[in-house]
Amino acid sequence: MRIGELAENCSVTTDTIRFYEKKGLIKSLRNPDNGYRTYSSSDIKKMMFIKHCKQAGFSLEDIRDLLLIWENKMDASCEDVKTLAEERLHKVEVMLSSLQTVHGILHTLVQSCCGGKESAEHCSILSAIEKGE
Amino acid sequence: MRIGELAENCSVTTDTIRFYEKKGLIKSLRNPDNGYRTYSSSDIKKMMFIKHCKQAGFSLEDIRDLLLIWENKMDASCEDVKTLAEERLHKVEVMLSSLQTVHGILHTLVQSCCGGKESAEHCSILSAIEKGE
DNA sequence: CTTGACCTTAGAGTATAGTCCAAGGTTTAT
DNA sequence: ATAAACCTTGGACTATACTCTAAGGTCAAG
Ligand SMILES: [Zn+2]
Ligand SMILES: [Zn+2]
Ligand SMILES: [Zn+2]
Ligand SMILES: [Zn+2]
Repeated sequence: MRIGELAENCSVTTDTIRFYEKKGLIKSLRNPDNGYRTYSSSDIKKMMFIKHCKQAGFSLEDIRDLLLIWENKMDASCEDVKTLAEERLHKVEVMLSSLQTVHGILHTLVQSCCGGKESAEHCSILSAIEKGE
Repeated sequence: MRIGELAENCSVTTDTIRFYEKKGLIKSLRNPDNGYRTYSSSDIKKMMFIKHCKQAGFSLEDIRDLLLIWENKMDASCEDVKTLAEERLHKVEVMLSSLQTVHGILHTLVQSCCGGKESAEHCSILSAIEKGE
């Protein structure tokens, strides 16, 4: 399989596959005649694993580590995997928390404003921002 | 006031002030003798306005527009302000939603794994990812 | 009169995850 | 034989909000 066919099979672009290779997520054999990258069906499985990891919110760096474990399950422990997942979960929770704070502020601001067509001189959003909420 | 003093007064770096100037958020007068940026106390108010906007989750581009309105309140309407805030609120809600999805997936994954020190061959996180949740 | 603290500029680097381009070589189909 | 479709590389560009560097000019104190 050449890169275009792998890309087709996995619904990604060839650019993405080359990018993942550069980042150390996938390797490729080369056709010695023309230098073309060559893949097997196990690379489809690998690309699908990567896509599932992304759906779960893992970064490419996380995924590189998860792939190493996945391809060498006997040399890794559940602890290794769980630690990785917990660290990502924690980062997501931190982001979620600050996003929720921001959401609350914006929601309050939006609700306070009449949204009318008259001058913004009396706008409660502007005065709330001015005062720092 | 020179840039260092404004930075000090607002707890930002001089780099940040120059960056905001480049992005069109603040302007500065120049001392004709030496080319140094010169600021007045209204620039402190402006910087504080910017900081409050950031706390509310607005982007620098949003803030540039908000500042234009704030400095010309009579030429703008509540509608203008509210529309800006609603658009940002919507973007935050979209981000929040995808982050919550990811949080749910990660939380389930973490809970499913024993986290033990034995081989990862039976790891439920890996098999869940493999299957695509 | 020199040292240190301040100011100037343009430009590069940080992080993330790609995406696009140019300039060239290869393969496939007509 | 030639055009379309594919492949190669390195490097630039996207978005966001800074942060840092280099190389130089200015200013106040001792
Ligand atoms: Zn109003
Ligand atoms: Zn209003
Ligand atoms: Zn286990
Ligand atoms: Zn496990």
